Amino acid sequence: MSDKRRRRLPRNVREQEIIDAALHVFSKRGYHAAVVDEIAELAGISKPMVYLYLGSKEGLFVACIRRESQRLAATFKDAAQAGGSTPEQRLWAGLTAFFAFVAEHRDAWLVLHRQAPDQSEAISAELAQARRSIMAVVAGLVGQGITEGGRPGLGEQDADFVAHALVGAADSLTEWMERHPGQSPERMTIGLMNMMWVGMRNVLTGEVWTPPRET
Amino acid sequence: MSDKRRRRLPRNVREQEIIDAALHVFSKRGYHAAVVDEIAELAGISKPMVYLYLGSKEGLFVACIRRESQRLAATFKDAAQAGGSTPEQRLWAGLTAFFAFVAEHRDAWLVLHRQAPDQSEAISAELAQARRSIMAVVAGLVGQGITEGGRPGLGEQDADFVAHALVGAADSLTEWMERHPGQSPERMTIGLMNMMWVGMRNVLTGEVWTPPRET
Amino acid sequence: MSDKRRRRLPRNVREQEIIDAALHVFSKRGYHAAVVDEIAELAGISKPMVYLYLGSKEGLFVACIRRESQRLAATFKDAAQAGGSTPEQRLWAGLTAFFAFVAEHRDAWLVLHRQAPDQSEAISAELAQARRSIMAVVAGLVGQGITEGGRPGLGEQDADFVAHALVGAADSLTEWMERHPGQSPERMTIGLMNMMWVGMRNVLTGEVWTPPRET
Amino acid sequence: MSDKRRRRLPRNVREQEIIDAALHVFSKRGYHAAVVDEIAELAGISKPMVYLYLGSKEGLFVACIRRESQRLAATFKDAAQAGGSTPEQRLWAGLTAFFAFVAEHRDAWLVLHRQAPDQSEAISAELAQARRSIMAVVAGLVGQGITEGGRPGLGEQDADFVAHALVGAADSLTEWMERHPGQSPERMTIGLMNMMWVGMRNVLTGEVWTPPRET
DNA sequence: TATGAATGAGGCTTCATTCAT
DNA sequence: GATGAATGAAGCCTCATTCAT
Repeated sequence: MSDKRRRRLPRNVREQEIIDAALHVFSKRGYHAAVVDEIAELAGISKPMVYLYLGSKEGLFVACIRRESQRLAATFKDAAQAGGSTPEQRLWAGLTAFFAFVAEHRDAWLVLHRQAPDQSEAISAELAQARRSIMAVVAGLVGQGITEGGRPGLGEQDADFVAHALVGAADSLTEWMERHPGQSPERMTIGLMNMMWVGMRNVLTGEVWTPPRET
Repeated sequence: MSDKRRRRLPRNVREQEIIDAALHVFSKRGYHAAVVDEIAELAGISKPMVYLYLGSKEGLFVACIRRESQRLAATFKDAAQAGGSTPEQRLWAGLTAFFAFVAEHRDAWLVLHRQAPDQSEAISAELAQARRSIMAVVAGLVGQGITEGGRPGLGEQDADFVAHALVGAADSLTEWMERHPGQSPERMTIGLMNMMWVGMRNVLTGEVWTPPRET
Repeated sequence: MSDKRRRRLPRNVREQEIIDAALHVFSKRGYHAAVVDEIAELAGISKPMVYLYLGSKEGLFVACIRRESQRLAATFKDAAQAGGSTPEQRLWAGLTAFFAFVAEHRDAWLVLHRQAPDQSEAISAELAQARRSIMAVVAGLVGQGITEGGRPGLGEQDADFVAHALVGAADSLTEWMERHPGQSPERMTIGLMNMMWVGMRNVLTGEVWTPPRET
Repeated sequence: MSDKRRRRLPRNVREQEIIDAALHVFSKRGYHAAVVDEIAELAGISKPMVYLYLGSKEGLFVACIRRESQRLAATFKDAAQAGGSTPEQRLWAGLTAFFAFVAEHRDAWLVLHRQAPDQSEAISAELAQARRSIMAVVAGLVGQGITEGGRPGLGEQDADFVAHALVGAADSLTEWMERHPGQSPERMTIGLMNMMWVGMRNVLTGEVWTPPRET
């Protein structure tokens, strides 16, 4: 319908276009409610082509997850590495990139993070893997900071705990961001860091919060 | 599960049982993948009863959301109120209750928080309403703390920001909790408070984090 | 819901009330689309009572047909008999009664005349019987007129032919009547008689119409 | 029925075949009692094709009505136009064609004329429209005759009245025809014209029938 | 390479009918 | 005499997937 005249595209390009379409539809409807017809139409080709290229609806979904989780992890990692030399700088840069990514690629984030748990075995596995890999990148960065801080007692488990809190907060804040347009990723990051970095730092120095006594 | 020869229950009771079953199935499969047959079977009755009492699959879902979101909000609120007189005590008690609830009623939490966005109009509306009401309860508590702290400049928007971060972190941490059994809600809360309360407090006193300069 | 306080009615009365309700619903929705629940509710009793009294949905329908077809035939017959001594007078009176009946008891007429043909064996039979009996009454009257007119050659077949034309025209005119309110049964009859009585009379006297030659 | 190994027909053809089948089943069972499975089977294809091409059961029915009402109106109109130059000739030709059509396409006639009134909004509208358009064609012809006859006082309303009577009589006579096989459309028309044309003519010349005085 | 035509399987919903009280 | 609770059976519709060209 659109003016996509059907040029003969090389397989690779065509495949990416299909995944683009699939990502859009999956994010809009969720895995089950998504309909392959719509994906094919959006990609500007016929359904059999979709099956020829990606094999099945499940295949489509897995391809989306795989591509986007890699993209997100890479974005985060690259930004962190380029961000500076101290853990603080790196975390700042990484989180900013994270917010920017989520804001810009809402589709990808929804597909990665808001799918009903069940679905097929293959999908569950792929999703778990994707989430784990993202969490690992974040936890890695956090871990550096903690370790470097000098409290070697803190281990992987703590880093993972912190990473979960960070990612969860960031995720939830994207919803807040949606209702407060005009917030830049930088400002979001500042807000988040305000809340969490200090806590993280204090954890390092042993300044630990304890439950208040009831009067 | 046990005495499946139940018969002729009064409408009210049956209805709650059906919602119990629906909650379980919806949380396990997600809205679309859930199948009404399974819900009926789990509730120990035939499908027509489900439709007689709840009207439709959508009606089932809405009933679940409504009941559980009220339950969660009430749990949080009650615990907070009974938790003490200072904001810190209340937040502590509320969050602990939150973790306990989510740990115990995994089903409810999944249904409230992990559904694909689209679905029907009615469902979207109900979900949005539910989430807003939970967030409001948390934000209310946070707001008290912040206001009381003396920086009256901080307004609703900040409280909402913090609430999002808190709830998001808590949500994400429940996943962590699942992979680290044996963690009590209290320990989870301590961990989370370690990370966030200090930050919140610092925010109050004006000790604001700023992005590090790149070297 | 209405203020029908559930007095204990004698079986007969109750039965008639149920048939009233059934007639209403069947005429509004047609046999298949009609729902027993609605009939029960309209009758102000519970569904099992309906089954106790009339046995089945089919039984309900048959009862309606039987009662109303007898009522219509009787109305027509009585009016004709009381209408005068000549066939013309009688036909006039009968048709007027017919139009009055159809106008007043739209429900009955729809149920008798506008049902899809198939349905169950019992219903088909009952409907056929009902229609035949009505047609017979009309044909009887017509036959008298014709016979009396002196052309003994005209037999049952012709009377039946005329009766069909009459009843069909009358039926169709009830639709016209609906779109032109304010028409009395008398005026309808005059209009119809204008068109058909003359023709009938001419038939008697042998003045027969023949197809025009194409020029 | 015969060569059931048909495959891969172009959409247009298949669509007509499906409508053929639908017409048959709808006429046999009525709208509600008709079952889409049966239609599909009769059309020699699977149910999804039916839905792909016609959209819904309602869509099927509407398609039937639309096609057949146009066909009937066209048949009548064409025959009338080709029938001669005088209104009488035209009416004769039109009615003969009408009887022939109804005799030959019993299905179509039943679907057009014998459906329970309620049904869905779309169906009611379509049916009303169809019936009105047929009646309009007949009324047009009748109107010509009347007007030409010289009594200009007779207007649309009278033509419509006459048209209703004519169509109703004709409809009813098709039932008679069914029970008296071997009657040609011409003979049916002669019989009907015998009864009604004279009346119509008399109406023109002002010879009006009046109710007999009761003695 | 590309697609119009086709379907098996399965899910939501409704209804006539019957128990058990 | 009366009814609230319950269900087997069936119908509409959709969708992932595959042929045949």
